[in-house]
Amino acid sequence: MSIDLKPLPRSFYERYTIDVAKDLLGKLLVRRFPDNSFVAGVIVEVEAYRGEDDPASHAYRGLTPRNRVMFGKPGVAYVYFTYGMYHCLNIVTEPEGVPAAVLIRAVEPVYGIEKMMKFRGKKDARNLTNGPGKLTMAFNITKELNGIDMTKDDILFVSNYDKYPKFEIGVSSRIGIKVGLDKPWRFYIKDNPYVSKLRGRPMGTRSKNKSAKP
DNA sequence: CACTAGATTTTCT
DNA sequence: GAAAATCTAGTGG
Repeated sequence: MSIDLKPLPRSFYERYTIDVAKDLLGKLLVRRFPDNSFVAGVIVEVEAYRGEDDPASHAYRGLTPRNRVMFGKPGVAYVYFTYGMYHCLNIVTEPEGVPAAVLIRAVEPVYGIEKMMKFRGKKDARNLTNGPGKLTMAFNITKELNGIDMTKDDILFVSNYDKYPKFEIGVSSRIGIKVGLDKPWRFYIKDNPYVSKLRGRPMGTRSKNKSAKP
């Protein structure tokens, strides 16, 4: 199986972050390794983070050594380390100088599932890439990839993927933050089983009705 | 099924 | 020194 996939161009990322986030759903995230093998998955859940107007963003309080790539060129990977043991993958958006990025929260495994299982140390396909820390493990994405250019096809990139069926986009507030909860900037493919959590969903999705005793 | 606690270390105040 | 764009195992219903 050969890769005839082409990275999305920089112009795709050089736009309003919310639009980029939504447009990334249904695209294919591809990770290539030095031995020419690769893994890939369909992006099914993302979150948008911006700058001054977004208190939940790493860039809210200005430039620091950690967040500097958010201020740089669009289409570049922003990978950070958190909670003492996990990495998260973002793609920088908006023109250079404007801090913003899209967090990839979950993908649906498509190619190289065996390899993902190896990196994750788990066998359940459903539990391989359904979270930001999990998918970086499955794709072997670490801080070393921070700052790499995702408009090139050699290490990490996103391409169009026409095989995914038509879908509806779900919206909610973002997960795992304490401020900026007023912004509905989490987007996911509705009814896709690889979306990370069932918390942080739009209201009215309660499935249980406990206290129904007379 | 739902919820809680514990892990573990970088980063910025 | 505290918090962090998280995950897992464990408990209780």
